[in-house]
Amino acid sequence: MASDYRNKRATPPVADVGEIVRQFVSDKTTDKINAKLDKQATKVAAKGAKHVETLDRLAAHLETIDVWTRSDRGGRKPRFNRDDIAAAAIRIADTEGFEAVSMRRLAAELDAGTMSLYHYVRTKDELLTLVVDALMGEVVLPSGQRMPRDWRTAITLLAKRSRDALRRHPWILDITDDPNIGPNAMRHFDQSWQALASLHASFDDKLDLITVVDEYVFGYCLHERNNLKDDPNDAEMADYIGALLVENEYPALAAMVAEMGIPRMMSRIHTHARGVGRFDRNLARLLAGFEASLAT
Amino acid sequence: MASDYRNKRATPPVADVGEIVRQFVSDKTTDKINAKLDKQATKVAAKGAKHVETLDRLAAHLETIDVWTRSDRGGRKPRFNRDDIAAAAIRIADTEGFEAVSMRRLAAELDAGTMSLYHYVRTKDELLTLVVDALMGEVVLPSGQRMPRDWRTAITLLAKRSRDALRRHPWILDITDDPNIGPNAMRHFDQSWQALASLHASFDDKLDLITVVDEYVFGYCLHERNNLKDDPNDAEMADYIGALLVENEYPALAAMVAEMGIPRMMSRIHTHARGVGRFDRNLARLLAGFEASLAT
DNA sequence: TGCATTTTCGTACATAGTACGAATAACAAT
DNA sequence: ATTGTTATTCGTACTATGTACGAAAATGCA
Repeated sequence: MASDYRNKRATPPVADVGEIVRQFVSDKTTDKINAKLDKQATKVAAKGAKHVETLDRLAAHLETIDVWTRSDRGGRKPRFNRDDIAAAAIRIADTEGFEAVSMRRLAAELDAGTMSLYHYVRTKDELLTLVVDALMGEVVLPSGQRMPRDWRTAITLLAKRSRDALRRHPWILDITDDPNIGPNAMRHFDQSWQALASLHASFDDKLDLITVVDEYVFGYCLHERNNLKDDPNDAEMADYIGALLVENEYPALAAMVAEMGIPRMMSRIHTHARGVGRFDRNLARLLAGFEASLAT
Repeated sequence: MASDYRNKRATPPVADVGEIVRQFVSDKTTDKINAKLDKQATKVAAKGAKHVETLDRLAAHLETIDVWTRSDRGGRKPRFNRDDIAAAAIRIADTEGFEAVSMRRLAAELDAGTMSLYHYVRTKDELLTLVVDALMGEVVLPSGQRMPRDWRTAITLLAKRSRDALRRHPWILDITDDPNIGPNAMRHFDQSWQALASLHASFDDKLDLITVVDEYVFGYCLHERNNLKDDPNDAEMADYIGALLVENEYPALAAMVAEMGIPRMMSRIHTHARGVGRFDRNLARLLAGFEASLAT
């Protein structure tokens, strides 16, 4: 029963997953799951293949489970949903910068009162959690696209998708208290795991690999973003470097400057930092090193 | 003359560095450098080996060169210096958290008026720049300690020092607009370069290596800090995962859960994320992969 | 038609960064 | 000493933020 799904990619029928899950969660949640499954069944039966409402919009810090019970009974019809709000926040951040995303500005964007937002989100942090998860949705491989069989190809693809999403929205790097546990983050984790299907390695080794790739991508993007500000022809910077060198505590730099001069040094470093192949090159090295370590 | 310093570790005499530097910077700066060198000479001659005032405290975003002219003429004696202020900020962040570091709180810590700080720092961002560079000082290998000859050993040592500094002050990861150009950051760069002295590789390859290691360290620390919050026995989280699985879009996760159950899965992931060897293990893999790529 | 409940949002408050400019202190030249 | 110059201190006040509170409005069910 349960073990039937091991190593299967095809999605099992809903009821069976419920079966599996029920063994491991508390009674309170079991009830909720039952309710959810019932609702799913009803909806699917009633409206045909109409897409069942996903949980995407429902991620929150700790009381994540609240969302199951939250708001279904009679009352006023809400003007928005959490997706709308997150999308609006993303729109603002993309066009006006992250610091422009204030509750007031966001409310204005939605033509609503500021405090109306607090019906959908408990705090601004919760909003940001939603935003982060929405962006994780851009990382996830669309359901139409098949995961490449070769694990190196697959994990590289996912890494590139992550990098691209981070490039499109570099301001996410300003959100630092990332709780990293929304449905899309989970999907990303799931897909990373799928990507390694063809790799023969232990549970812990696979975790190592998934983790280190994510860490690399993040570190890379952070670095890239910070370097984006640097101006390669910055005379002030050149002067500054020169000034520092006088302090006589930078032997390696002094040697470099002696060899090629400050402007050329700056230019080479700048060019390197922006080199288009750098991401792939170093990722490939990382993966190669990883593979080699598994062989031993 | 200039090329004498190539591949030399020993620090050349001050005047010669000035000589080198002067070729590459503007006249305005050359004057300042001359003045600085004169002052150095005077001080060294007068007070013996009394440590020459470093520039550490003088990092700033762009107008970094200001500092050369800034404040030396007659006037009132300042109560603080930028180091004092940065140190106080670090003290507060370490003990009360980063969000406690406000200009008011910082001023109170120093027994000063809030606005007094603005004599030393143009904005709060500039203060944070100072703070970041101060922490970079903890990364740098102390002058007493020799750099290991083997490049792998050396670069690993530097990476570990970076990681340790980030662990001691995890809140630096909240400072996102890192301009990364203070004297200590420069020293770190210099030392990274020194670390690779025994590696036969091109300029760009060495840059690749230095960069990717820094990126890895940063990504690792960010991830580690975020995971620190997770509670391995979090029943809510288990319920949440269970709830998500019902959505039936997580085939790999469902297989894992079928195999080992949610609590065990969470526990294994949690244990892995905190495993003490993970940092070194993956760094070693990265370095190995890098070395292998150079061979071809 | 009324009741219960959800949804909206105006007002108000605490706290943040910092602009402005007056008060103060120290050195240099007289 | 005295005075002038300039660096330094810091009180006051302004704007912007997140959000607590509670009243008003809208909806579905009895």
